[in-house]
Amino acid sequence: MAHPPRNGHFSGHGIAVDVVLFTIQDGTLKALLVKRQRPPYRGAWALPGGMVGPEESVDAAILRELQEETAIGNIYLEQLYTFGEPDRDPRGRVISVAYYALVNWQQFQLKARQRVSEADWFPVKRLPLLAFDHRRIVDYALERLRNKINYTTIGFQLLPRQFTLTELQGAYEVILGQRLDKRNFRRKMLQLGILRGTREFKANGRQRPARLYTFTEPKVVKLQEKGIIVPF
Amino acid sequence: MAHPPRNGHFSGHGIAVDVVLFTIQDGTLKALLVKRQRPPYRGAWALPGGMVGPEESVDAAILRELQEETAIGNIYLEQLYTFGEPDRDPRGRVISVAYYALVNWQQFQLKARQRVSEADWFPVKRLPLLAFDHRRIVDYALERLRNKINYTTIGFQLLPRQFTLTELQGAYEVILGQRLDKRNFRRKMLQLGILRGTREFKANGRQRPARLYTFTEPKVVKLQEKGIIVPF
DNA sequence: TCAAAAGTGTTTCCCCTACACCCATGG
DNA sequence: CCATGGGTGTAGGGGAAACACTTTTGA
Repeated sequence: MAHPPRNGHFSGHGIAVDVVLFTIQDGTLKALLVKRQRPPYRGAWALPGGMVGPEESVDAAILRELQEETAIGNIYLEQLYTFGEPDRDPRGRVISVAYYALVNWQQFQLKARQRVSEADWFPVKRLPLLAFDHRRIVDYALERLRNKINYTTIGFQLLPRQFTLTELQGAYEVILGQRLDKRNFRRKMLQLGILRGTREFKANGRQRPARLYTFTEPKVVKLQEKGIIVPF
Repeated sequence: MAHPPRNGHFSGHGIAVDVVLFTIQDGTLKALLVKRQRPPYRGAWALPGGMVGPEESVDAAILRELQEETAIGNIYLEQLYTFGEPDRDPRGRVISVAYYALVNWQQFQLKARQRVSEADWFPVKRLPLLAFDHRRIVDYALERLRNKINYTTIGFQLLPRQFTLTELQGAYEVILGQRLDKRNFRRKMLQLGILRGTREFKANGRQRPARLYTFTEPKVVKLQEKGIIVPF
């Protein structure tokens, strides 16, 4: 009911931010992990993240960490869930505000050279053992991603500015873990009115070149979905 | 990247939990507010909530607060979002993990007598000025509720164990802020296979009595929705 | 008998699904 | 010329939406 610390000196909690950073590489959905340099879980893989500073907003903290880690800005980033079990960190009370983010691999490659820390991408289907409760966070992020790709355009965040419809379909298939019908997929996507066909083509070896499209919306948009109860 | 406090003594943050408790009363969607007894915002209306104890999980804290406030257990409760602006509390750094919850008014009335603190229900359309960033929290909760009622059965949490189809439809209409077609609503609800008609009727004055139904599922379930991209 | 809410079916239309063949290119 | 992915259309079915009258009760 009341907000203030209940007594004069209140110990306080540590606040961590952690992020599940997804990308698609070689037709596989991957997440970025970093190797912990110090205890606890020294040497184990963990999600990128860090502590929130005393004067820093939680959102600012995750942006800062992401900046440090990836050197790319303008990433799609969304708060996921807050994990607040008292024993989730063996050192003491640390609450974690988890986020997830999506980057496209090409863009990442260009800028990420500078950083050589012990970090690597792992297929989400074959993750190593993770520190803390990070495995749970990844699972939750994956669930959210799979749901949200159905009624928003977050999927486009995994692709470069120009992409072919086959690449787009591939992104959806990788995330959803199932194959989609090519004709139906294309019709639906084009019907949404959020793609613009360019006059450029991508030659992929010795097949017919594929038309490149761009995403017309400035950011992630919510698609008109039919609810069970109410049509929107 | 690393979790621990960066230096030896780390001030730490206060963690608050706040809850938007919804109910339907007199055909109106209402939220519970409490009057603050001490500064800051003394005398202003605010969401029920409190600080998370040093050894307590965040979920446990909100359950405890809810218990103290309402004296009813077994409430539908869901984490909403974490608000982490450094200036959201004038006393210093307090991060709030917000939840929302749904109760049915009848059940609440029975048990809540005992508590006489300064608390009251307000129609969500006519809220007073709220302390902190609580208005934003309420708006966010409302948005989530409106979305989620479309593809889950949370709506049933606002009704007593037995209810008429008209009452159920009324709950949906109040939350969504629009009228629904009676025949289509009934057909859809019965088709879902989550309602059982009883042999009891509710006489509502001088009209034909309405059949009472019960919800057959033990808890809130996710309905089979059709995605834009993938049918489930 | 009348007011007021309960209860009930059908038609239309649109969207989703399933499905197979020709096209353009580089090797 | 051939292998490889790019690209295209349709028919059928199912679910959603729109829509109005009869039934039951108490006053």
